[in-house]
Amino acid sequence: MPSSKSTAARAPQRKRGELRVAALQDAALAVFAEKGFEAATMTQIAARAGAPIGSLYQFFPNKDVLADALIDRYAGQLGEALDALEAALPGLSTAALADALLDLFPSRRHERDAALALVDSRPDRNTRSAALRDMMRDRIAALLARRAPDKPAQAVRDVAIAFLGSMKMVAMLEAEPAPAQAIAEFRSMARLYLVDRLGA
Amino acid sequence: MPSSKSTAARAPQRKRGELRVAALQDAALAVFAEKGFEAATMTQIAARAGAPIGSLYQFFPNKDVLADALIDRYAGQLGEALDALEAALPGLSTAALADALLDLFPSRRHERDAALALVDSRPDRNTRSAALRDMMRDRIAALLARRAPDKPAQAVRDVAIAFLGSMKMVAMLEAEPAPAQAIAEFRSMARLYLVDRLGA
DNA sequence: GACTTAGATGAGGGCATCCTCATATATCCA
DNA sequence: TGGATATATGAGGATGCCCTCATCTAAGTC
Repeated sequence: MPSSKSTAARAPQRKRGELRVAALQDAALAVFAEKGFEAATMTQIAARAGAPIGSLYQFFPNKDVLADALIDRYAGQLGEALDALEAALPGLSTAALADALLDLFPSRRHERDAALALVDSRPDRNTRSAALRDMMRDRIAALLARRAPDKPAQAVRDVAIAFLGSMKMVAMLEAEPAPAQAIAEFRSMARLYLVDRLGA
Repeated sequence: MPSSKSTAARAPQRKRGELRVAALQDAALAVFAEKGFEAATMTQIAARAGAPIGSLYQFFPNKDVLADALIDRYAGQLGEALDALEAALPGLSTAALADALLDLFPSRRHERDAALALVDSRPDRNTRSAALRDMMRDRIAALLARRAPDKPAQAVRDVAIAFLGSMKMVAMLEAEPAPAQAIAEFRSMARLYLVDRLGA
């Protein structure tokens, strides 16, 4: 049975509907990024999209579903980026792999900011966030495993979690924003670590 | 002139008042940590402290002031811990210094959880958070500078920011909570980095 | 061109939240 | 002890938010 009372997002059926949901999602992305999940209001989001509230509720029956839809969209984009990385993996040095991973979040600024606002700071209703995190963890572990075939799977997973943490920290520092040199230092730290664990 | 309309927390004048604010702050700490800033309600906090709402507002004229008071209290505790570290510094190896810093947030679990909930995810009203972060950055930079007297101040500051980021990440991983081995990996990463930058 | 369905629209119901305030009680000091 | 002030107390005002719904318009389909 589906979770509690959330129902799902209604998919648009006509071209006008597709434009609407795109505008609504973009607006939601911006407002969530600026104000955070709780402080963002449905009225603000609709206004930002130039749509009446009723239209917002036509496609997203409540605020949680709207947030979930954004996280899902972001997860899809990250998945595609990881596909590309996986294809390019054989030609990459460990340091280059580290850099590519560290660029994953910053490369999509608006989605990243909204994700930072949505993924944490949502009591209970964070199933989607957990799923996103686990997906990232598993896929990164898979990448790393191919570069360290002799390392136990458990150990690879722990390295993946640690590195994922550093990826998230880079995203947070960039969103803050911190001085470019300081961010470079942090990236260097993550790179140093990955080379230490996997070899060059 | 003081910021906008916030006024300040009223200091208790009698012994009973001191007990009240202590109870109220402890309750606020717990509720903020559990629910986050926005979702936590003044009614919940008062109830948790066994106090009527009126008493809560007697000492904290609004929710923001209450949050600020908690951040200030936490900043004070961290300052004292840094005093102790500063005194012990001459006898510490770089790795030991790194470990001590990485323990700074986790050593006070409840305050840490509330700080994580309050420091981010508060649009606009985050002056206190910024002050806390800057204080930490400057004090860590001061510690590091004493171990690397020849390094330019600017470079030391960037290392401090990067290391502070890793300290925060450790706190987040512990609050999540992540597997102990993964946290150990992350700590090892930060240690590795600091030794690389400052020497043993 | 008529019919069916997707989408548009926005006033307002219901509700939870922050905070006020008038009154009552406890605490301390001279 | 008596007076002054700090603290206690909780009903309810004001506000803003999420979401509904009844009605209307546009878009496809035969």
